[in-house]
Amino acid sequence: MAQSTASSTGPDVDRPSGLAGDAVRRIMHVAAALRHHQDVEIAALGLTPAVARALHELDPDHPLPARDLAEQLRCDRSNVTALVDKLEQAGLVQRKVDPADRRQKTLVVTDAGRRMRQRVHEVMSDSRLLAGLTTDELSTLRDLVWKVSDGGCPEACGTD
Amino acid sequence: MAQSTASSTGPDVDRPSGLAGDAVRRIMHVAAALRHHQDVEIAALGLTPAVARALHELDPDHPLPARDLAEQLRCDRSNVTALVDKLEQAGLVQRKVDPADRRQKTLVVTDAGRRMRQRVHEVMSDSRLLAGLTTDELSTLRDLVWKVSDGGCPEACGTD
DNA sequence: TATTGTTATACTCTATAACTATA
DNA sequence: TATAGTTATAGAGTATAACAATA
Repeated sequence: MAQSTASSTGPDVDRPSGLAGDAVRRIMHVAAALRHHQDVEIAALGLTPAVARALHELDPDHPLPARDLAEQLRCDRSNVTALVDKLEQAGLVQRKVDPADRRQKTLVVTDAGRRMRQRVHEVMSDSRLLAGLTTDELSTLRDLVWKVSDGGCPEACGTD
Repeated sequence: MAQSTASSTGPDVDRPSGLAGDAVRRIMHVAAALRHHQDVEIAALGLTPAVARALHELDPDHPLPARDLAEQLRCDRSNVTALVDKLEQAGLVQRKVDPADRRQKTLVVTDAGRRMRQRVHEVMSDSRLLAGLTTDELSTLRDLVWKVSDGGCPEACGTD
């Protein structure tokens, strides 16, 4: 499948055929396994994945308005309402009207929320699935994925 | 599991603190970006992500019963019904009763399905997001994620 | 008029349980 | 009785559109 058969999916640089595609599919495979593990552990904390990720995005030391949380989660404002409802019902977050702009509601993480958020962070960082790598390999892997996520997509990102 | 702090989340080998957790969170970040890209391109093909992934799992040269597809997708049999409904309506797959066991329905990929599956495969292998890596880096990355997914979790997998 | 948060609504994805037709 | 596929149903997640309060 040469360079650029049909759509815009073909490799635009000269590379051993299949290399990049293999890498992508393997990354997705590993990520799915990691995600599954995380979801199981999150359920054990009594949270749903979306609620846990919302809590994880909140910085206890720098309360945000709901609008900013939506932006960080890359989802619509309307979803945040339900997520924060659950966090508030669980006593992990409190809504406080911003006196400076009474339209905004600031999301304040409670003490219980702080503790839960720490546990969520540990789940999100759980690396048991990477136990087969040596420390050097792990370090290399971290640097490579970091490089990718840090701007590996110079011009193609305009696609979105 | 553990000689460490609280739950079962701590590292069970001696490692620079945060290394593995950083790697995990970065992998998830990259995977989310890849997934988003794929979902956009899949939508452009007129498919939903789940339907596209179902088609992708099917081997045109070796038709499967629906039960096996459910197993490959790691989801319940009941979901496969709706997915195959859509594939059949789109003319990409045909259900054929297995004469040897009339309970089973074999999923046969049509010619149109074959072509669509190829396009889905290209989307799933789209590596534009990895364009910032050199060929050597890409090769290293592929080998490392391969090693992880190939059994990087010897004893801990019993957890599931 | 524009923006924040909310509500109403709908669609996708996935799971469980009950049903049918085969075996 | 056990299994393959289906149906009914429910919940989670996310999106769009319309609304109230506020700016």
